[in-house]
Amino acid sequence: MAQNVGAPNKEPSDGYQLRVVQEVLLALLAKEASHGYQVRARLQLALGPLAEALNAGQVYVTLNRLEKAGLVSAERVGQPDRPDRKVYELTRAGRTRVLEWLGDTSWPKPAPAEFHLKLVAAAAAGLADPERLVADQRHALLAGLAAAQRAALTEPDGSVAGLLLEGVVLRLEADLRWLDTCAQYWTSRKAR
Amino acid sequence: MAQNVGAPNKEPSDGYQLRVVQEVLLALLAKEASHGYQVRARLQLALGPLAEALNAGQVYVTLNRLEKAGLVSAERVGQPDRPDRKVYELTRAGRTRVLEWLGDTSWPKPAPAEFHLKLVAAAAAGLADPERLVADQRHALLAGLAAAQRAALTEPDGSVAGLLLEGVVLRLEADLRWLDTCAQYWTSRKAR
DNA sequence: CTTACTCATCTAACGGTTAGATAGGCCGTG
DNA sequence: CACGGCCTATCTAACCGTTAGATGAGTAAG
Repeated sequence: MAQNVGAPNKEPSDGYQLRVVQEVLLALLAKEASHGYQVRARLQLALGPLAEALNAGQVYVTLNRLEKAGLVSAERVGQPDRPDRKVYELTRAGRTRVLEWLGDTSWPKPAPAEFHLKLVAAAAAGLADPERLVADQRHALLAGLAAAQRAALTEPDGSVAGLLLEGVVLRLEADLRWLDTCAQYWTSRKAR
Repeated sequence: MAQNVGAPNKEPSDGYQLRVVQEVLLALLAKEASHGYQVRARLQLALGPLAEALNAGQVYVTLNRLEKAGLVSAERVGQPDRPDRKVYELTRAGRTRVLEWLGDTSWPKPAPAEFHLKLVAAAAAGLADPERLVADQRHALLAGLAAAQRAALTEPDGSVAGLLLEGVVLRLEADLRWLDTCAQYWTSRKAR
């Protein structure tokens, strides 16, 4: 019956979504030529406990696509007693792209639009009580916030990963404040 | 020389990214069977000024994939003096999926990881001054915040779109606060 | 008559993301 | 010794999200 559109996505796990992986990999290669496994390790270092966001395969897929696009060049290097490596190096076009990226100040501007649409759709179809949905979401977010704060404490003081976690915490707090606004809105709307 | 990996992405414009479009469309169809154009209009209503995020084609692509997956069924309806419509209706599997979605409280947990990695990579490769990058980004974010606040004022009081814009504003404020933390971090790191 | 807009749908192609396959070497346990 | 489990290292198929742009027929304005 094949009703599994999002089946491969069965575990949303902790989508600390990344996007723009291409540019990130290019920038890492700008420091020094590396093979995929190494790049991946460097990325994990920078991401700290949020490294789960990065699927190993993604690094290789992206590197291949970059090679096809002529932004990097690859060379296979054999080693004794170890799997071969494929060492990637920036091309001139790649270097240009990195500099463009560094100068680009566009920002994702992500809104919690998904949840918002959930409320609107649920209310319109009478499928669920918006106030209940907000309350449930609030509960989940509080748990996430606590987890992030715990993780931040575990990080050594002044680590890069700690900085990133601070960003996660600030966002979650903002989202919680927004949920309060949502609650007010839908409560008053029910009253009408 | 085909260096255009991200060429189609030339204008990042205003990526108010959505994701989980599938579930949103399903939920809208839960209220009543509709054709693509109508669903799109309903979505734009709910998103207000953020509707630019939605490319028309995306609705049709998604509906087609949902049909292939057996979550909706389609029926072509001709009309005089107008293009045909394709009316979509939820299947039982589709209805199940919507209810699952409503009960799911997972949250994107998006961190501004992209910018963070930009700083890390730029500093490591000595390609740019992190403090400068932060300053530039701050400037861009302040402009975005002002635009969002302006848009919020334009919205009629108590509109759904205004609620969503409030979320955007809160997030941008949180991101700005995080940028301050970043500035401190990279300044103190330079001192060392 | 031309210009431009609304209705309505579709396509090709890209980038992000994932689960899982592959294949060798290392190490400790029973 | 054999076995399981971990590390190195890469790749694939298949999704989903997203975009620019094509198509084609009405309708309204100038």
